[in-house]
Amino acid sequence: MSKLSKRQEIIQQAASLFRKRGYSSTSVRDIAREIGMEASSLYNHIRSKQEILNELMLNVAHSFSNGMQSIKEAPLNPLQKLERLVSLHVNITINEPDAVALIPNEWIHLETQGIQDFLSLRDQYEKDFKQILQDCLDQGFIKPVNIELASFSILSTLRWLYSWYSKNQNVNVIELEEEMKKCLIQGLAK
Amino acid sequence: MSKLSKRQEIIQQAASLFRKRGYSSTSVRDIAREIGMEASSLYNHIRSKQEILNELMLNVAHSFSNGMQSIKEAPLNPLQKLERLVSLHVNITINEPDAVALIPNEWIHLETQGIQDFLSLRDQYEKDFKQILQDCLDQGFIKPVNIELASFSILSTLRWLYSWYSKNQNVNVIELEEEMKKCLIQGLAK
DNA sequence: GACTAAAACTAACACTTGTTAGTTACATAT
DNA sequence: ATATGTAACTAACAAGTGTTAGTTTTAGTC
Repeated sequence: MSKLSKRQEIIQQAASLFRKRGYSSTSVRDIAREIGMEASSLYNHIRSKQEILNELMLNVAHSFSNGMQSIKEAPLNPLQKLERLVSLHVNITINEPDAVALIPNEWIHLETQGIQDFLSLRDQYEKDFKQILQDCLDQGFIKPVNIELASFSILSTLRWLYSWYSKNQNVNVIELEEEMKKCLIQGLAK
Repeated sequence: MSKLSKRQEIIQQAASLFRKRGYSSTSVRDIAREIGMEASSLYNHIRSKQEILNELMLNVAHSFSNGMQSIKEAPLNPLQKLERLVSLHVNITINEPDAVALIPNEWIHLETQGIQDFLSLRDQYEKDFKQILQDCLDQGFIKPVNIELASFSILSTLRWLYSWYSKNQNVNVIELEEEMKKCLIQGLAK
């Protein structure tokens, strides 16, 4: 029986509310009410509302970065790496759907340091992603295609996966991964 | 020299701010400052902040619905209709990028009537989209593929097109359309 | 120049926001 | 039982929110 620390409970509840209503429309009183305490009591566990968002966004961003790092270093051909990237997205999305749901938009509410770190991780991730796709092209694994647009397209789908998953939670994870790979990569493959 | 009505100027500026900071983090005073008047003066032109969001979101939603209606009725085969849908998204995105950028997330801030209308338009649109993809499959225009996932994937890319466009505004529209079609449809085509 | 309607202004409202200060309850170790 | 540190509480703050009322300015018509 895993007992979350109060801090973690707060952060998780906040994630759920941020997802539903957005960071800005969620007050610390909303978060406190959900947990069953007064707003001011939250401050025994967190430093600020902003800190919650920061922790959420940077944790999930690091999950993606670390996953990318592993995949880059793995002894696989680029097409296999691409498939691994799909798995990475599916897994992180299923494990922390609320935090993942914040990625596309809520980063705008991060403040100076946090926003810098987040965007720098995101940019590096996209760069790595494109490189792997480019390697696929160079080594003849996929048809000639505009790399910019293709990577944009695949990443768009993967980023929105959380919304699809929230409507189809019954789906088998392995199956989902396979279908995603078929859908996103097979169309490109030679 | 097209002179926008004050009301339209307000709504356009609001769209730009809503996009940058989100509906909730944009105050009516922010909007007023951008236009160069006092917050209270806005109310000579609009009924409420909510009305602005409502008009923005439902206008753009109707643009998509109307476009879909035309395409459905056009004397084309389903694959051609799919291509037309890509054009539709590219064109609306380029014409009103700010309003389009609000679609994925800001609808959560619509209120009772508006949110109902918006979601009903969106659901119908997705249903029509899937049907056209299904027709492609039934008539043998595309490879066998999970329709749910394929339409989700294509729509994800088209929904996020605005963010890609904001970074690549120099691109030729016709070229963009062609590349999108190649990227999204050609992978599926038999 | 006087009249009128539209659209700007100032001032204020009731309410919500994130956060802090100060205090009390509670659990654990001695 | 006593002491101690953690975590809850109440109360309040300064700032910001959308919106309204009432007034003045502006622009066009007779």
